[in-house]
This record gives sequence, structure tokens and C-alpha cells, in this order.
Amino acid sequence: MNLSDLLTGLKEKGLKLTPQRQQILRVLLAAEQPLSAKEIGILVNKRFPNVGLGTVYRTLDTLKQLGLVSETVFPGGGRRYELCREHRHHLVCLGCGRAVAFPFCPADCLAKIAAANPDFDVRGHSFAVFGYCGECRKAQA
Amino acid sequence: MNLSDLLTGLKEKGLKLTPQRQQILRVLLAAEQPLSAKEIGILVNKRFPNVGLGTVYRTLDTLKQLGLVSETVFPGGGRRYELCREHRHHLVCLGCGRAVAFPFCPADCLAKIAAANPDFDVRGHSFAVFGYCGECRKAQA
DNA sequence: TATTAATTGAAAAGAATTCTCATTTAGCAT
DNA sequence: ATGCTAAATGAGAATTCTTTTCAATTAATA
Repeated sequence: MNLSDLLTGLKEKGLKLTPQRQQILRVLLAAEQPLSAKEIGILVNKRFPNVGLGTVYRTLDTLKQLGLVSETVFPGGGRRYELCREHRHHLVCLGCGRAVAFPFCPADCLAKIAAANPDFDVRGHSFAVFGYCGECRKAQA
Repeated sequence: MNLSDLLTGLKEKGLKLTPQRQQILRVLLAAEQPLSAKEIGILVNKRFPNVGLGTVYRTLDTLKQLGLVSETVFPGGGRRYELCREHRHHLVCLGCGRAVAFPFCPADCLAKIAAANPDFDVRGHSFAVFGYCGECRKAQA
């Protein structure tokens, strides 16, 4: 997924290709891990100093609704955003906050749950694993 | 797990058994699903009208640190609390917000992740499934 | 180039959570 | 019972995060 694919996607949905949106998408494309709205704002501000957080939140909402961006809630309640490249989950370090993505899904568990709740229309799931990364473990010792 | 077990636990840790804490524990014991701090505050206020949310948050923090209460983060960033009875996850309705607990854990997935990341000290995980419950589906139709 | 609806910036408002500090109180030792 | 002391509380201020408002701007179309 590159920038022009994303822009084509926006255009097809009838959305305007504003420089702000493009920059937010560039930031998300360059990110190697999910970012908070504030972090996205700071990175966007490097090129567009007066883009406010309001615009960041609005754009993220729009992109979420289009299915281009996913929101992950981290322990403590922090919300982070990333492009929907492929479905993935994260291994999050409780020490430094860094997150590593992994592509495994708890498929067997989802199947069990769906089978046990036939009335429920399952639309999605979240899964995250927490602990301490190698570096933080060294630092603690 | 009943109230006096919980109180014994607190006492053993050297914490005071204030009426406020007891009432918060009673509310958590009576709850059938994880509650937000605000909801807990409202329920506590039925018997102790001037317990503030500050006390609710502080008490929940204390109970979390003792391992008596767990915090679950819901989509959108809402944090909810429940007694640690047994480890469980939730099936959450995106329509009405109600949550149903289930005891399955995505064990195979956890094992895969741990195997793929030997440096990482895994301490916990979160897992939740989202969708629409039978009632909300009827209401939509 | 003009028009128009979508988008934005800036600031205010709202919600959730944490912090502060003077006052109160549970638990312990008289 | 009473007094002592550290812990806990109430009330409100302060933070942080997110959403909303509205006038001004701008991308897209004719």
C-alpha cells in the first residue's frame, strides 16, 4: 500500500485530497508502529505547523470509517492509530511502550465464541499481549 | 469470592477497611459485567452520597495493584473494572454496550507469540470480541 | 474563473482521569 | 475509653484527551 493507492481510495469515496490529509497519510505510511493522535499531530506539524489536533482527529475518524485506518486501545486507555495494511495484533512492552506487530489471530477462540453465541453478529476483535521487552528487562536488572 | 474474603485480603496488605472501600467492593461483587469508574461512583453514591470519583479511582488503583481488580479497555477507549474472579474475556455489543464474559483464552495464539519472541517476558493479554447482540440486531431491522 | 460544499484552524467545550491539600478516620497503643 | 499517627477521604482544581463550533479557506466541478 503506497500513498497514491490511498489517495485514489479517498478520491473514489468523494473525499477531497487536501494537503493535510495527504501529510497525515504520509506520516501513517512511514510509521513502524501505531501512533497516538498527539504523535501524529507532532509529525504532521513538521511540515504543516498549524494543523491542529482537531483536524488530526477528524481525519483519523474519516479514515477509520473508510476502513483505511484502525484504532487500537492500549492498556491505560491510550488510543493509537495505524494504516490497515493487513490484519495484525501487537506485542506491547509495558516498560518502553514499543509495540511489535504479529500476524497471528486467535482463530480457534473466535470460532468457539461464535459457535457458543449464534445470536451475536461478530464484527471484529482485539487482541494484544503485554510484557517486558528484552531491553527493558536488561535495564531493570 | 465474597466480601469478607476480599476484606481479609485488604487487611493482610495493611490497608484500612474504610466504609467507602467496602462499598466499592460490594458494588463490584454485585456487578454482572465490568463497570466504568463513573458507573461505580453512581452505585456507591446510593449508599454514600458524597464519595467522589477521586476516591473511586484511587480505590480501583489500589485494588488493581493488589490484583483484586482488573481493568479492561473497551473500543473507543473506555476503561471498565471488575473483580478478578477467574480470568475471562468479553463479547461486547457495539450497539448497547452490554458485555458477556466467556472463559476461553486464545491459548494457541499466546503460545505461538511466546515462541516467536523468546526475549519478551509475557505478563498478560487482552482479548475482546465485538459485534451486535441479538436484541440490537432486531432493533436495527 | 466562479461557485459550492467540504474542509480547516482556532478556540471553546466536554469528558475522563489525576492531583492537591486540608480534614477526617481506622487501627493501634496506651 | 482515649489519644496518636499515618492512611484515606472530600472537594475542587488541574491535566489530558477528544469532540464540537463556527467563521474563513479551499478542492473540485462546471
